[in-house]
Order: sequence, then structure tokens, then C-alpha cells
Amino acid sequence: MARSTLSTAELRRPTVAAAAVRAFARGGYHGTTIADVAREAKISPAYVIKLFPTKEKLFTAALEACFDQILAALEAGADTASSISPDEVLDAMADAYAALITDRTLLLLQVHAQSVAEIPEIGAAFRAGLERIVTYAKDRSRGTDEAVQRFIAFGQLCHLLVAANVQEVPGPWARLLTAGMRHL
Amino acid sequence: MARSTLSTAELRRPTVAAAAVRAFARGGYHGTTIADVAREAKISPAYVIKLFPTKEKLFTAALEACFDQILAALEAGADTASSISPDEVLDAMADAYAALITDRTLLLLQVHAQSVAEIPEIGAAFRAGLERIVTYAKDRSRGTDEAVQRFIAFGQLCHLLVAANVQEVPGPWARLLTAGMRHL
DNA sequence: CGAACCAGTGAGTGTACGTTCACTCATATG
DNA sequence: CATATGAGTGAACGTACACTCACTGGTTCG
Repeated sequence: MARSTLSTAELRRPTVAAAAVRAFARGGYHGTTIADVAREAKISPAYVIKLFPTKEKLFTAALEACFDQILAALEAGADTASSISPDEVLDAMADAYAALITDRTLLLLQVHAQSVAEIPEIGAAFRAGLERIVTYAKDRSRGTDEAVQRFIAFGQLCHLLVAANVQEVPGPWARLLTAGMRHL
Repeated sequence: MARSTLSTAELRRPTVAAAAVRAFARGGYHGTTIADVAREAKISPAYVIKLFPTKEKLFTAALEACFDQILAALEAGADTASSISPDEVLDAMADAYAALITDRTLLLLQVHAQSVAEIPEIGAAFRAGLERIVTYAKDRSRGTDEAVQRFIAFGQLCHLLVAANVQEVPGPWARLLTAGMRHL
């Protein structure tokens, strides 16, 4: 058994990053330990930090994996649009995003990342991911700046609703906020 | 000198809560220690937790103080509206909010709260504050549900831009997102 | 065979944190 | 003066965490 089946460190890194996505999505950066990630990845803590030398690098790796998945979903969604009208393309991407975050993992990781964006390395990775999303949405939809801005703004509203569990709560204010949102 | 000048615990609590707002806004829930809050309030850590028996209660107290200030700003802003047209009232409230969060303290505290809303006590306090904002915006502006929803969505976009420091960054994507935003 | 290498780990180290507790000191009142 | 009350603290306790390091066992190749 050579390279092809034996898991070298290089091959292992993405699976550990995927485990980090799940673990950090639960507890956020400060609320998640390297041991938590190790448990999720089914390896020892020591090996986690051999693969990603600091906790910050581990988190940014998770964040990049998160944005990779989001971009892929947006691309796939855009392909299903019934016309090339900008609004319809953006709408198809929104549908795809809503479907992607049915399990809240990727959404929560972004929320947590936003809250530790003051850490330089993490802030940079977060902005890089945001840039990818915004420029892709703009280029692919060929919509106006306003339409793309609205696309992001309502995405953020969606993050708020899910993070705060507004859907599970009664009251007219909650229904006002969730009206028309597709992430259920 | 009796009650009026001597600082009793009851009188001290709000000033400690205000210190907690500042401290937690910097580091978030998990990234801020009780000693940080104590330093900010210029008292000992032990006395902080005598005033607020657990870290969670301390954080929710800070969060409530934060929403108090936001509501007050929205009310004051609505009073300055040049007409009673719903859109103009909402616009005046948005201006007032933008002015309030010129220093990023209250904004960042909300972002951090959103990311630890899974902690039941904190999630409940966060939803309570959100409910106050939404119902006030709706009742005072007498706008449509859609207008109020948009008001909140673009508020969340504003939080994203500030938390991630998008204003300080070059690139067309950043300018697209910040276009028309007033929080500078 | 043996030497070099690499995936992966167990056990530790130093530090920092939330919370507790016994205490001090100032004031207030009888 | 004596006693009580409550503001405020110093020092400790137990735990938990990021990160280190010396090590094991398997594989590769001369």
C-alpha cells in the first residue's frame, strides 16, 4: 500500500479541517478546544496541532473549507436558474444557499467567525471568503450593485434568524422577520 | 451621608453593567474574563461576581443595557423625522442608529451575543432585545412588515461591515457592500 | 538486515480562568 | 463604647486549555 491508500498528512488535513468546521460551528473559536476538534476527527489533540500548528490556523482552515462549500452551492444553484435575468439568478442562488444551510453548521461557523474577526488572521480569511461570495454573485448574476447588496443583507438577516432561533419562537415580531425566508 | 451619596450595591450594579458592555464588546463572551470586566469597572473580580453571581448573568445584564441604549436612540431618532411617512421615520431611526454605533461598542456586543445565543439565558436576552427593537420600529413607523424587515436586514449588513472592517479595505466588492451605508 | 523516515500518541507543562471564602474596614445605630 | 451590617478584597482552589516533547510502531529503501 503506497500513497494511494495510506493517509499521508497532506491527505489527512482536509478531513481534519472538515471536522474543525463541525466542532467550531458548535462552540465558536474561544468556546471550542483543540481536544474537541480532535475528538470529532477521531485523532489525538497532539496530531491536530501537528497538522495545523496553531489554533488560529486550524480555525482559518475550517473557514476556508466553509466558504469553498458555499461557493460550490452558489454555482450549482445559479446553474438551475430558469433564465439569465439577474434577479432570477440571484433568486436561484438564494434558494441553493437556503438549502445548503438546512443543517446550521456552515451558517453558525460564519456567525462565529464574524465575532472573532478582530483576530487579524481570522478577519483576513473572513473577508477573503466574503469577497469570493460577493464577486461571484455580482459576476454570475450580472445584477446591479443594489441587487447584490440586498442579496447579502438578507443573507445576514437569515444568519440572525437561525443563530437566535427566531423561527422557533411565537409572536408577530418573529413572523414579521421570518416572512419569505426560505431556510427552513 | 446616607443612601443618597454612598454607593450601595444596588447603585453600583448599573455602572458595572456598563463596564461589562465595554469589556465584552472587545472580547466577546468566551474571550473576556471576569477580571477584564473588574479592571474596566475598577473593582475586584470577587466583587463583580458578588454583584452578578455568574458570568452569564453578567453578560445578559450588559446585553440589556446595550438594548436600552439602542431603543433610546431609536426613539430620539424617530422624533426628528421630518414627516410621519413610514419610510421617513424608519430612515430617521436608521440615521440615529448609525450615529449611535459610531463607536463600535454596542454593535460588537450584539455580534458577540449573536454568536453565543445558543447559551439559553443569553439567547433569551438577545431575542428579548430584538423583539423590543422590531416591535418599536413597527409600531412607531407604522410601516409595512416588508419595510421593517428590510430595516433589520440592512442593520445586519451594517454589523457585518463593521465587524469585519470592510470599510477599511479596498476593492470593488467592498465598495458595493458599503454603498449608501451611513455608519462612518 | 538495518537505517532512515513518518504517522500518530501519551503524558506532561505552564498558565489562566470562574468561583469561593474568610477576612478587613467603614459606617450606623443603640 | 459595643455591636451589627454591608461594601469591597486577597488569596486560594480546582479545573481546563494550548502547546511541547519524547516516544512507538510501521513502512520504505539501500
